[in-house]
Amino acid sequence: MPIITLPDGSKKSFEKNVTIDELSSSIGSGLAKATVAGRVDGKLVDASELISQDSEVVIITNSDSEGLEIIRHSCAHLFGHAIKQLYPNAKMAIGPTIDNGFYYDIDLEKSLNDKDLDLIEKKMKELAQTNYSVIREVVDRETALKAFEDRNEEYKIKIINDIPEGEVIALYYHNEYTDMCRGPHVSSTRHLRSFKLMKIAGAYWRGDSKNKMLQRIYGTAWANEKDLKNHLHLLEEAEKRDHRKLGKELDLFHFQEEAVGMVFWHPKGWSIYRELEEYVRRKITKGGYSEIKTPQLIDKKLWEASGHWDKYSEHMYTSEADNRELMLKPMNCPGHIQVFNQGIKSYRDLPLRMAEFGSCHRYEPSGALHGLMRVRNFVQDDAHIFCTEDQIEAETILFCNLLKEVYEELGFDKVSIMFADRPEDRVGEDSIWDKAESALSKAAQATGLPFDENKGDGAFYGPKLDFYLHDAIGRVWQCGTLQVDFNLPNRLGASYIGEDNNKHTPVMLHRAILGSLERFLGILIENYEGKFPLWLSPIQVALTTITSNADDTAQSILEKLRSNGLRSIIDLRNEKINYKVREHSINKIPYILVLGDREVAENTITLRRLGSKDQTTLNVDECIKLIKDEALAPDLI
RNA sequence: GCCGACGUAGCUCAGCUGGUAGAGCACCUGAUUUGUAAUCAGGGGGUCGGGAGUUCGAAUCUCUCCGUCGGCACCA
Repeated sequence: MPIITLPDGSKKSFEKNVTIDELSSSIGSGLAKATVAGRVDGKLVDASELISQDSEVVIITNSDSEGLEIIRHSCAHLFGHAIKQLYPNAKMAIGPTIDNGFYYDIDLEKSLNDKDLDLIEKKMKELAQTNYSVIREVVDRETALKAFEDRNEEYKIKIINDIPEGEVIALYYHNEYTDMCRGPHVSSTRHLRSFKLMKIAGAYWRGDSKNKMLQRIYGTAWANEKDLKNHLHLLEEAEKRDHRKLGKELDLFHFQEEAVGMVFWHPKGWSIYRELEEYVRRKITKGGYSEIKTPQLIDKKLWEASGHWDKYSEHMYTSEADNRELMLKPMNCPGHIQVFNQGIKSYRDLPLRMAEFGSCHRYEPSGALHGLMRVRNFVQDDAHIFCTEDQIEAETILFCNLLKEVYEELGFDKVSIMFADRPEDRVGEDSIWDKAESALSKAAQATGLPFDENKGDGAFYGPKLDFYLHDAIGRVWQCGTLQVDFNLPNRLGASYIGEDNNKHTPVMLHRAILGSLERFLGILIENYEGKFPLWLSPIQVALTTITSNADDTAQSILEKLRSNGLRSIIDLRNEKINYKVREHSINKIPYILVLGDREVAENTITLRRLGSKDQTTLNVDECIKLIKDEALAPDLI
């Protein structure tokens, strides 16, 4: 006779043991329909679970995030049910939920294609429509092993063998199909309606490239059709922002076979790049950094000394001259230490902040390349801060503030920090680690930004902070980083004379705000959907005429615009104004200035801002001032 | 690197089971002098990603290499 306490504090008592489903039916039919699972005394359970004693129960419906997760997980089982009907030889590996859906890894001789996906999806829908009950059974290890041995499911057997002793093993029966899961799952396939199989891909068993490659089928699943449609719509929107597509449409850059993974920047793309670089240069100059430039090709000996050759040789481009083996630099730090090592440094020189827009080459695996986001030649807004252990905290605070400012000014106001501390294998005394970790952690938390820890994820040479920004459509990108390094300065013989007149090894902080300029440009393109703020826009103004009567005036206004530093083009073509406005709008030019007979007569100009249909007619000088003010970089306002 | 799909004019794409290429936009020429998202007419342009093979004949079939895309693995 359980007494059940609901989240609102109300109590219900029952004559007999009841299931979650029965409990919600007793409250209302709407709730009963929506019930996916339950939480009994804090523990997630199936809706078919019997409640046999007094407990606190939360009913989980399809509108809860947990309910949705369960729907997605059950969709993976439904996929298993369908694929085994169509391909009885398929061997099921794992089928977890992911953001927006689920996937299932299967081992199947035949390679599935898009048509097969449609058929599988159809079969899933068919099966779900029968509203069959999903039955859960807790079994012992032997029964589970037997069940999957009978079905020839070698991957499931491997998974069972990895389940620790004492853990509950549950089987879920979908009619003739059996899967294994800790659950919970929906009690009926009536909950599985709004899903779609998205794509097929290869994936290594257990994520290890030494293992067999399986076929992974991705699906998306939602509580209702509306949410599914909405998600598919968002995907379309994201596709429109794809920086590779926009890069072509807006004539920003291209790639070609003769230089795989390396960018050919076009004038417009390079204009954005330079504006961004100049902006960062101003910020770091104000921040007390000095800028240097180090060679692209450096003798292998230095990379052996730094330890990079040992670890990354297969990712480095090599060359040869003067009987020397030369390496294209994959990073800037060893070069910076060479600069630091020139002359004798005193503790009075520290902290020493050395920056470089360093062009690096890395031979990335071909499958990793992805537009501007992953390239083989990129420029880091890199810098190394040489300092004492005691200066780590103050330097970290300065850096965090600088980074926060830059992100905000570039239009990203949501930023978060991840802190990674000492791994098992590491160099350096624990006392130094203690100091550095506490410095980083304190400084990061002082920013007030969302902060999280990744235990044991630091590099062997020191702890680090990674900075994440959130873009306009909610995606998260790791860009900035700050890593403490106890190792490299020592390896490459960096030293300074301390107050005690003895030689000491400085600590080095590797840090970048944008990371790779190329990648950051890619993020900016997608974030702004190609509609850059005025200061970054490659062309800021398109000056157009209505008839050729205005050509001469237009020419003189163009000169004025350009002498005011505004990147402007003139359009005197013998075309209708509609045509010109359309074309410049498609090219996402922020300001279209129109000059017709009226404007010429009155010494005015009519302007139209991208994204608006409004027209404003202004005196020419006022107009230029207005645009000029808006065109200021955010740090110059 | 691995699995799969794809590669046709500057761009976006059509071209069924093999019969030596087509549209729209862009470009060029001409007409039109136009008031805020496509004026009309004409024209030029492709050894169909590279190479090899099958065939009387290959953009279409096979093999191979390169590249791109989606994932996986990798990312100092």
